[in-house]
Amino acid sequence: MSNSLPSRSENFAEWYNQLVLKAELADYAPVRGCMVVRPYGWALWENIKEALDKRFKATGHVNAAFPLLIPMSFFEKEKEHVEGFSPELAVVTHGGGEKLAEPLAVRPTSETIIGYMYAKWIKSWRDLPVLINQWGNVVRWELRTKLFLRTLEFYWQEGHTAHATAEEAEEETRRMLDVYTDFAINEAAVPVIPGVKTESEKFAGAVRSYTIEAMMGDTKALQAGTSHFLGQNFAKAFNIQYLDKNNQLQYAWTTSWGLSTRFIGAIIMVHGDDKGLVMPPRLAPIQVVIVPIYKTEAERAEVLEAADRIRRELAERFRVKLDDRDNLTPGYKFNDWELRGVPVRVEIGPRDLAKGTVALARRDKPGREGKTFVPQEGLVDTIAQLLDEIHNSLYERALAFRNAHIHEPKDYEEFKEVVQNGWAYTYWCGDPECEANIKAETKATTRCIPLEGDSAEGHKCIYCGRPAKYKLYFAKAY
RNA sequence: CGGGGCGUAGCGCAGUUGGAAGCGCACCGCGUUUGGGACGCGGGGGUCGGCGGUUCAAGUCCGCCCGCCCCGACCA
Repeated sequence: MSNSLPSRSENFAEWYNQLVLKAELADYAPVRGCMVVRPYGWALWENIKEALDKRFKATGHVNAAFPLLIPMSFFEKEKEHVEGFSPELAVVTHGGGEKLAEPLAVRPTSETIIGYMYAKWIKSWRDLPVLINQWGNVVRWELRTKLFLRTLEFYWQEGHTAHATAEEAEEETRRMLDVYTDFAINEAAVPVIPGVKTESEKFAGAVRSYTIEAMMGDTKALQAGTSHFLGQNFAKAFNIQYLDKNNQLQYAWTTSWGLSTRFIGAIIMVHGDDKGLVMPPRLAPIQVVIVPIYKTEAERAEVLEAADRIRRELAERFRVKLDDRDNLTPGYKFNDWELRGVPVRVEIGPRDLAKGTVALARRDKPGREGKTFVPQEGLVDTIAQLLDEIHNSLYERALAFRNAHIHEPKDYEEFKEVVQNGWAYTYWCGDPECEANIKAETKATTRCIPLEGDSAEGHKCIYCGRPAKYKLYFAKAY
């Protein structure tokens, strides 16, 4: 075996790094902490974008583009926001060879510049709500980086909305959390737990942060998407005011929500195996790959003709690739496409031509185990069904894995043990000090208080023993 | 910013007491191969991370600098 990966169980971190590079999703850029998203990785991101954008439009949002550069002074306007973000700002101090009068921050997130613009645009209750999303890139000067999961520059979408009432804004925040949950489950086959962040884990400047939390293949948690209720914090900082129906001047209520290329990391770490990537069928850049098999020149011509006919038929419903590279053996190609995670592989050779069949191999069951011979007749429907089946089986497999690694420890001793290789679903008094102590002692942080969780009534904090306010998840996280 | 590791061909590495820069993979050409990672023959490719020093001679010894990776504190 050339091209072999480290095994997932032996060295998860190295497995991840090499997989990203070998599957050609991304590569290291010349600047520390920056990456190049390669065409295969970008194709995955484009499919993620499409699936999300469709949902944003369906819930009444429109897209716009705000500038990359933001005056430094904007960050001073919201107290918590500046504390949260100033340590990781990249700042432009010179332009056109001259020192700038006011330095410009490269956006780490756009609440400030969008707040400024909203103040200009919003005058009346009739202007509300404003429901804008933008697709773009942001820069955060992170100390420790990892491909897709944490890079200095990353791509994302950030939605920013303004509303007349707190209720409406809160409703929007929850609606977008639902959109992310639906996307994760039904497009990426990634099970997620929607919930609320604790005070210490919430977004800098938010009143309340919601999150979808996913468990990776090493049992660590990943915040896969967030939705924030910003209250009137940014409205007051940027003077987003409108006249209500009674001619009273009111501050607006705002929200923001985002999902980034980090989600690609989630897809890799949730579904991938020792043979490589496993792309969720609905987002896969290539859903079906066709590998032709032949010996002689005559066979080659016949097989390629049939393979191309099948490619054209499949292309009407799926993203298809015919691998007609002539210098590689079929065995090499099988491994190559398994590394790249293509959900379904069609093999066609002389024996199939004679029998009117093809070999179908499914990526979620690698090797010969997932291979069957099916008639060419009705292949489009067969594959449509198989892709759905793969989606479901990936989801179920990930869900079963997650459930098997969530524990309800009976005491703190057991808690310390379970968070070494899993999540703890347990009770907490709500005191940030307990949360901080747990983090210091175990490296496990609070992930979220689940929306559909158990009551904490009558239970005690796992750490201090005082009456519990919440039942929530603790885990080591990326 | 602390701790650890590493910079030699695109990638992975070897290079002994200082004495002619190598190996595997990848790449290019030709031929034979092709249902689970083919083989033969022939090729191309190097500021040995950088600067300075010691020496007849430095990939190798000395000094300074730079960069990358992993682990921690911070974070989507």
